[in-house]
Amino acid sequence: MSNFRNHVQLIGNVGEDPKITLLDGGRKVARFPMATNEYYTNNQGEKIQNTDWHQVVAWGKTADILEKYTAKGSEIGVQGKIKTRSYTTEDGNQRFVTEIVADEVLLMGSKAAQEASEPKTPRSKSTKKTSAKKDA
Amino acid sequence: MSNFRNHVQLIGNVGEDPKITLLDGGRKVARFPMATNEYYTNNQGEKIQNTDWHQVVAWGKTADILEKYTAKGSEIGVQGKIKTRSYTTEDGNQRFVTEIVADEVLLMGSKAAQEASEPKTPRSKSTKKTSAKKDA
Amino acid sequence: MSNFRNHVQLIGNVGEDPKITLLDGGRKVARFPMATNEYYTNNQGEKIQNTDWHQVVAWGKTADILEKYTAKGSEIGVQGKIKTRSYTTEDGNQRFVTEIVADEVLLMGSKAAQEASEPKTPRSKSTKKTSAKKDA
Amino acid sequence: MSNFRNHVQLIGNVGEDPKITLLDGGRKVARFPMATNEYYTNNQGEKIQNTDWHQVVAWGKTADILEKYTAKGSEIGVQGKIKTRSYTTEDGNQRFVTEIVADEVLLMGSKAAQEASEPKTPRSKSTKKTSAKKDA
DNA sequence: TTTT
DNA sequence: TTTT
Repeated sequence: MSNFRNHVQLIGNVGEDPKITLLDGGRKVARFPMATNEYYTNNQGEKIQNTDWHQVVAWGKTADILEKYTAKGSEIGVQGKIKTRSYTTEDGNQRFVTEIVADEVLLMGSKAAQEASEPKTPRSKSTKKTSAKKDA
Repeated sequence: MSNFRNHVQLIGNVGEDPKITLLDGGRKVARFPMATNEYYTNNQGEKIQNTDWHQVVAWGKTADILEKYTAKGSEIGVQGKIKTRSYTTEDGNQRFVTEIVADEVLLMGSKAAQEASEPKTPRSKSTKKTSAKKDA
Repeated sequence: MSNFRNHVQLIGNVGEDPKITLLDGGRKVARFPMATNEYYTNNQGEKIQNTDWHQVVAWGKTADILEKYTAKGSEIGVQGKIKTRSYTTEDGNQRFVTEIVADEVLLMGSKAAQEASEPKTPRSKSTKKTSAKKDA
Repeated sequence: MSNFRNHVQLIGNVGEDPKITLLDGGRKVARFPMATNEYYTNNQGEKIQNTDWHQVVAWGKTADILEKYTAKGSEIGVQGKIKTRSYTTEDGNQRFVTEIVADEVLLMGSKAAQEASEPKTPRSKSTKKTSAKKDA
């Protein structure tokens, strides 16, 4: 229900190898810059590339996937939400950082996607999976 | 990872009370028609409303929410994927039905949303929740 | 082609009346803060509301709609892209601002939507329009 | 304003060369089947690929891009809306077809995207264009 | 700070 | 078969 009201999707390239941090509770965090490119032809007929940079953060399983399957340059997709944090600088000023908190990662190319395929974690736990959804 | 490649979002009205079915394993299914409306002014300056109808299916927890909080006429949002099933008619012909398999429901209006708020089911199970994500 | 790689959707409330600016060329800009709310029940069973704030910018026709139909408190949806601008402070430091550049606005409630319905092909004015897209 | 309430995104492969039709008014239509794949590991630890098929239709400029840059097997993304049409068979029965009406196409790989980059404000031709949107 |  |  959360991601409906605050939903972001980016498709582009990992700008640096994801920086992995292990928190006290054993929870993993991945952080990296990501570039999205837009291509268009301007009024003078020149082909223009416009790049936007984003700070991406991911937790838990999503951080695992990023750690294992992505590196600087990887083409990926990311879904998540926008979050602006504030912090105080040493000299007492307030600053803001806007980050994309990713909860899904798409590895471009089906090979990578297949390798990274994880056991599903369905909403409700059924020991025996009915095939109702599958044969739909 | 699934919903990136096949992703649908509808905002509109429930056309009939969701029909709830309990499957053998205790799993719940909700089915209902949903209308999405588009408004525009045509070339003659007339205001036009164009309605599209969709067959929505939801499972488990999402079906619970639909059962409890929606009825004919409810304004909701739905996120999920498109799935076309085929079946064979009595006289041996193949037919297709396209359904929206919903995995998220948005109840319009914040009151409904608050009532329906469920315990989070985070990707990885931590007994003690760090507040790391909160203050991000 | 642009909004695929850098795509944001927010549903929430206008935090302040949109501030309208007219640029030299006659082009209009609207700026306003927007809140998105997330509702969930925490481990202690408490209902929590978590609010994120976003700076939204809109141009041209989208700014027109915002000016006419929204005010502080309005419930709206916004689609667009994320853009981080940098600027230099008076004392020579570089700062970053992340904004949501909106290209679509959704007025919640069908009444508002109908009132605001504009001739299609909205970005630029074309006198004559085929209805080919309608009969798809 | 339309695509907010009825919005689809597919990332996958073109199943057949797009079939191009020219309508009376000179307007172009492209039609093709598109596959989206989902990868996951089932309870038995087997890697499963699940494929969904979609009928995609595109008009005008979007059809142009599909005609020029895609063929059977191309990896593309598509954004648009869901539309269910009904028609009557020769023997007088009503049938339904659900199609994805695409208004954006994403060519995977930045090379293709750059080649296909078109002048902005694509829906209709405007001679003069301000660059106001760029400096947002 | 990415990619072609 | 919804909503205003």
